[in-house]
Amino acid sequence: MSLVSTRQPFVRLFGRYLRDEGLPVTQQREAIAKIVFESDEHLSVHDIEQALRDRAGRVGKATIYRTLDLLVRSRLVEEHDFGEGFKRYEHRLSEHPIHEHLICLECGTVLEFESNEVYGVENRVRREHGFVPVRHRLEIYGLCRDCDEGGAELPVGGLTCPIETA
Amino acid sequence: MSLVSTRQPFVRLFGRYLRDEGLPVTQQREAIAKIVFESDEHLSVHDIEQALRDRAGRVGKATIYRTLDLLVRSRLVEEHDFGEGFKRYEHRLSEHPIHEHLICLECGTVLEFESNEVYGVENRVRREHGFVPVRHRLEIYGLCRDCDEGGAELPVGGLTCPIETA
DNA sequence: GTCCATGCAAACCTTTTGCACTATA
DNA sequence: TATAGTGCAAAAGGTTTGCATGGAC
Repeated sequence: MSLVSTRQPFVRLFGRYLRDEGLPVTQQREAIAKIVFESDEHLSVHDIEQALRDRAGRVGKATIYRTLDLLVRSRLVEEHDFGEGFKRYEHRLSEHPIHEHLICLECGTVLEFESNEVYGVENRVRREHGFVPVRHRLEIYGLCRDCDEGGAELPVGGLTCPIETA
Repeated sequence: MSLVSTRQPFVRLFGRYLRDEGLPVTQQREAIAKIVFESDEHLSVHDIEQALRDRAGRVGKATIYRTLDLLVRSRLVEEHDFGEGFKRYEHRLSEHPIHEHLICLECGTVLEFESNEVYGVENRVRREHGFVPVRHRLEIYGLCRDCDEGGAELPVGGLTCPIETA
């Protein structure tokens, strides 16, 4: 069974959301939803534009942004900002809907992992600070196994020991 | 003792960094460093520009960006992106140099807290994924105590239960 | 037929860059 | 005096918006 048919129900789910909101289900919206749901990557708008050019006809950037906004509102897709200067999008329909990210500073690869520890932190800040957690983001930046074993080194720079020399 | 004199050594620290790098210590660079070190907020470039207008003469935006770049390189200042569409800057000379952020979705306030739990997570990903952590970012979004007690509600929206209805 | 979406281009916002002029060391 | 910084304005890059046209229901 191909990924395409496997993910078909998710595209229909987006259609249901649109109908519930009284919004038209257009070819472009379905095409964009397909791209996002059939990928397990963290897609940039540029990635999506590229994929659309290959499969569906040319779709305007404005439409991509507007549709991504709807996908995020529907809660089927999550928006990420890894500090690259643009956003990335990822559907939330995988087997691990809540996960954190490991970002390699050398090659840019994004790995996913789960962390139950964060729930403990959320409970603690609720108790200690009266803060009611809704969602969180944990990103660890460093070197992925391949880059580390490949001997990659990160430039250090800066003052060696700022506090002590104050 | 005023905050100004208390933080003076930090400005000198930046001067030392500049000299070490063979770069001139200019009035503008000192003025910008002062603003950042004397504040305990998470400042935007706009905030800094505003503060400069009040205290020092007018300083060009380009100079602010270029100086912030130096401050970040010196490791005396940290760059943050809370997904607002622009960056914020915070000095790293407080008593809690490594901390995480609680961001209120209602009023935008940013609170700081410490989490030792994250070090456990870092050790785990090193063991389990061979990923070498360098730095991390943990942000919890939700309602601060004031907004929660003030009866703030966050709009839910979206499909209620996407997975199950697939 | 009524809305709303689309596509294009222009606008917007933050950040970066080029260049003539000025200040540091 | 040599070198690098500053300020201005223009450019760049991602994202948003206005508006005439076209598609969904």
